[in-house]
Amino acid sequence: MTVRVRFAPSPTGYLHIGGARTALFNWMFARKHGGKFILRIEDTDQKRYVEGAVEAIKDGLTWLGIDWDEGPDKGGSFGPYVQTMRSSLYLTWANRLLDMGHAYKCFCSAEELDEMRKEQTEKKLPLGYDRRCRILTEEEIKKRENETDGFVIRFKMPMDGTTVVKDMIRGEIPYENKQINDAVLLKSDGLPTYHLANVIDDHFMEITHIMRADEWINTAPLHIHLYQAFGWDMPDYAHLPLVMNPSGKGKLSKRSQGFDDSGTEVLVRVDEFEKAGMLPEAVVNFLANVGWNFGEDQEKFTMEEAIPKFNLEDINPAPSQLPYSKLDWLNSKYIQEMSDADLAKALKPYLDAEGLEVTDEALLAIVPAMKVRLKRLTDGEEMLQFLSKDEVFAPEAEKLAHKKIADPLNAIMKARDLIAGLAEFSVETLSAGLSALGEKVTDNEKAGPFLGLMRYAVTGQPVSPPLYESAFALGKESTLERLDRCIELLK
RNA sequence: GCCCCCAUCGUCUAGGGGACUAGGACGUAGCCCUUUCAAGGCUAAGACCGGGGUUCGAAUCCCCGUGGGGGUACCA
Repeated sequence: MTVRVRFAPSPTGYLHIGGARTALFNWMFARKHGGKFILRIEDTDQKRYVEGAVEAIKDGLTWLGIDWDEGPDKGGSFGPYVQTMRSSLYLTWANRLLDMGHAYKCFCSAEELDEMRKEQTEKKLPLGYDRRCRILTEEEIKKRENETDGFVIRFKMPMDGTTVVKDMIRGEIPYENKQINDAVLLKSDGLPTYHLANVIDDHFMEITHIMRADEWINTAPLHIHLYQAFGWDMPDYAHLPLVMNPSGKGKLSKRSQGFDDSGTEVLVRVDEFEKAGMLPEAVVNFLANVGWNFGEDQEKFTMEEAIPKFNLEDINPAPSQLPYSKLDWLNSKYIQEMSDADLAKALKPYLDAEGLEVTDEALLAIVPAMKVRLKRLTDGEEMLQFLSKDEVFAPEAEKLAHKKIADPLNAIMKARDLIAGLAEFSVETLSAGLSALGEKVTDNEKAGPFLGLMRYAVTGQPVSPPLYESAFALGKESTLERLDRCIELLK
């Protein structure tokens, strides 16, 4: 039997990072076992449907490098892969359940149900549908059908006995059947609820393993009874731990976006990670390390390395907060591994987004020097401002002074002459010439302070890449021009 | 309220009865290096939620608390 797993998000707007991890674990599992990873869109709630959400989900997965074998655009022999396109199937099987006596029509209105819940809360009774329509007689059903606008179909959950959920991560969990509600399977709009749709789809799509978030575990007994009522084989279950807010309070939601109380940036949607300058390799690596881990005390790894080691049984059942600071660290590691050309290319859109104009040549020239300084691709902009518009260049006289350099004006003038006289303008010649000069103009004959001063004189920034590379990236003319402006300033 | 899940440094985790003076990573602090800022190197502080059992022996097994999380929708 070949492994078939699915990721089944709702198109409510975007790909949530927690959903992305669920997708990742499913995908890793499929790849490890040479199985299929299926993307299915669960859009049975029209009220929450958001235009463009399916694209957003696909874009997010694609960006992360998670590819699917069957899905809405891709096709496959088990389609369609969008639930609203399968609605007649759910209707058929819901009616079959009705015929078999496993389900019943419920005519309760929303108001009636609200009333019931209110009463339950007041009397401190267990919350849930009291099955009042389950005991309707044939005549009453006929009568209601004529009187009422619509009805839903509910499942007849056994009222006694226990159901054991076998979970690959948590082991066996017994549930008392009477605790499980008679869930709605088919809504009055004719569309199925999650419970009906996922069971039918997973069966007909021949899903072998269901890996889904832990929030579903309490409905697993219902799903088990649904499979039994249909007479279908059960897939295996694995309920994945939830991803929580950085505060540890509640599951991570879009409301957590922005900065939390401690000032850490909270990224929730996958596209936010991209916007924040994260590399997909780093994000995927990061995600794989939450709830699961590579082992061997190794934090950084590729998916290629991780897939063979991936085991459902190794997943930590405890919910976890995302260690965002670790992502920054990982991201910087991945940036440092990139080739200069690749990094320059990756940086470009982020510089463009900030309106920073830098030539490709200058960018490529400075990339080696700044690479090690970048945590995120967005960090480049600030560091490279000196390369862009000259109007940004505004050094301050006080900062051009250094206590170990007796005569900064003279030092800069000498440096200017030296650079002007350079036959070849390169990192090497700048390095040789300026370090030698530095030793002469400094009190203690160490070039350090002078080079720091020069770096500021050339870039006008308190923080920038090192001097030689910065000057080289700037070009000879601009460098000289800027030194002239510093000289004027000091005179 | 009722049901379910979970519990190791601040965070992510290793650990599945003796190998634990509880390991790693991020973060934090200090030092070194240094051309600012980084990176790198070294060092430090830092955890088995509590109580009962079981056992010669429990971070590891069981029970009870406590804490956190989830569910209890014609949402998924």
